[in-house]
Amino acid sequence: MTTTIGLGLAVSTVIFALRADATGAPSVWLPLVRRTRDPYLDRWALPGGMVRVDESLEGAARRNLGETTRLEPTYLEQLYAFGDVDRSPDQRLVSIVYWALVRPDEAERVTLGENVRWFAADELPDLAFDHNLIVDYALWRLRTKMEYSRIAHAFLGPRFTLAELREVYEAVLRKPLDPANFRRQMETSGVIEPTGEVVTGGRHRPPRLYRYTGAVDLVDAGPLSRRATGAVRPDLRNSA
Amino acid sequence: MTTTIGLGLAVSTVIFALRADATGAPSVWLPLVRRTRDPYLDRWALPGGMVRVDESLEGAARRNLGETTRLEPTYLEQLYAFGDVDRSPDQRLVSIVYWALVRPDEAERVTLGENVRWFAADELPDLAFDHNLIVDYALWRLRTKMEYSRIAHAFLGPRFTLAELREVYEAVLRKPLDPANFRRQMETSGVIEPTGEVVTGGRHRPPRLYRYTGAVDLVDAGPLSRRATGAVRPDLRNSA
DNA sequence: ACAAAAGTGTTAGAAATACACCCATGA
DNA sequence: TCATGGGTGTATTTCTAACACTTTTGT
Repeated sequence: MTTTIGLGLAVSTVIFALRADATGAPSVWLPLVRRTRDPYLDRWALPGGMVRVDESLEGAARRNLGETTRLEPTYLEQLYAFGDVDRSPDQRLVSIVYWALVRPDEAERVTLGENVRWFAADELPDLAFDHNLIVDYALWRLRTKMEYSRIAHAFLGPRFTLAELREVYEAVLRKPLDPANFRRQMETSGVIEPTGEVVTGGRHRPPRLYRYTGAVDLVDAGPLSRRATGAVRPDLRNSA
Repeated sequence: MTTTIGLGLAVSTVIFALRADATGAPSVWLPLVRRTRDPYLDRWALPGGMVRVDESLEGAARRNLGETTRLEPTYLEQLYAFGDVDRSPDQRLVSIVYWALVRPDEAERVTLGENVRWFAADELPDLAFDHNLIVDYALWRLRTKMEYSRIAHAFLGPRFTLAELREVYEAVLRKPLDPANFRRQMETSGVIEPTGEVVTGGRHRPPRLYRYTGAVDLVDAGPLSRRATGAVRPDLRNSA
C-alpha cells in the first residue's frame, strides 16, 4: 500500500578526527571511500549504504561505519536528511546523514587501502553526489557546536591535560585561544575536574590531568535524550 | 536493486502559531488532524503523508500542509528524521519531520472541522505514533532557536511594534522580558529598523512601527543556504 | 489630571578579554 | 642556569539585568 518503489533510503556518515597536517599542527580530517560502481564510479564519497527494514537509522549508520572503516565512534549524531529529487542521477535517493567524532587512537583502526583514505577537511576533491555540500554543512555544525557544548572531549581519552583540550578547540575553530582564560572558562563551567595526577616527562612544569565530571548541563539535550527506548542521546553518551 | 519494499518514507510537520489561551494571553498552539484509518484510528496526529518519487522532502511537506490544513507557512525547516523500527505498529515507517511557523492571520485559514483542530502545545492528548515526542522536540527547538535567532518575526506581519515582538518572545519562552532592555537588544542587533510610522488609537503614547531589515535570512535552509549564493550563514554573521 | 504604555538614563554585577608575571620541570 | 610550557593575578572592556524616570497619548 505505502510501499515505495524506486525510492532508495540510505544513510551516510561524516566522520571527523584530528590528525597532524603538513605543518605538524592538528587539524580536522575525515575518511572517504572510493566508489566501486556507477554512478560516480571511482569518485570519493562518504561511507554509507542502504537502510535495512529491520534496523534503525542510527543502527544502519553504525553498521555501515563498521563495515567500511571498522570504526565505532564515541560520538554519533544525526545531521540532516538530504532528499532533493535530482541528487542522484540514477534513481531517487534519500540519505539520512550522520556525523561522528573519533579519537586519534580509534582513527588508526581505519582499514586504509586503495579504497579508503583520509582527507584534510578543507582540501577535499570533487566528491560523489552532493557530498561536498554535506561535508561543508557537517563542518559548520562541528564548529558551531564546539562553541557551546562539550563535544570536544569526544576527540580525547578519559584523561587529558588542559593543553590537549585547548588544542582540540584550536584545531576545530582554527584560531588560537588564550591558555589562561581557557583554563578559567573550563574550571568555572564545572564540566571537568582534576584527577590529582600529573604528567611528567616534559621539559616544563608537569601539567595536571583532568576528567569530565558528567555534571551534564547540556543546553541542547532536548527531548530525544528521554526516548522511550532508553537509548541515550549521542550527546550524552560520554558523560557517564 | 536498491528498491526498498515494505519501508515507507513519510513527511510530517509540526505547525506552530500563537493564539490566545484561556486567560487571554498568547501562547503556542498547533493544529492536529484526526486519523481516519488504522493504525491509531481516531487519534490525533501531525499532518503529513507519503513522499512521492517526483517531489523533494520539503516539497512533500508543503504539499501535505496545503492539502490537510490549507496553510502556506512563512517559516519551514527540517527538524529530524525519525526511523525507529517499531515506531509504527503497521509497517516500517521513516518520517522526515519539519516544523513550521505561521502568522495569526494565516492560522485562520486552517479549515477547521471534525478532523482538524487547534491544541495548546502544553496540553496535548495522547497522539498517534511517537508524535508526542516529536512535538516535545519541536517545542524545544522553537524555544532554543528563539533565543539566538530572529525566527520570532515569522509570527508577525511585515510591520510590528516592539511590544508585539516582545510578546512573541514572552509567549514562546514563557517568561516576562524587560521592555527597556528588550528594546535596546533589538535596536543594537540591527535586524530591525523603524518605519517612521506610529500606531495611534491606544490609550497611551503611540508606539513606533518597525520592520525587519533583511540583514539576516529568516529561514535556516540548512546546508542549502550557501549552495548558490555563497552567503554567510545567519548564525555566523556576528562572530567575525 | 490621570492611567497606561512608550521610550530614555543610569548603575551594579557578570562575563569576556588582554596580558603581566610567577612556578616547576628537564636539560 | 636557561628554556618551556603550566598556572595565577589583575586591570579593562563588554554585556546583561534591574529599575528609576520622562514622554505622549486617550479618557
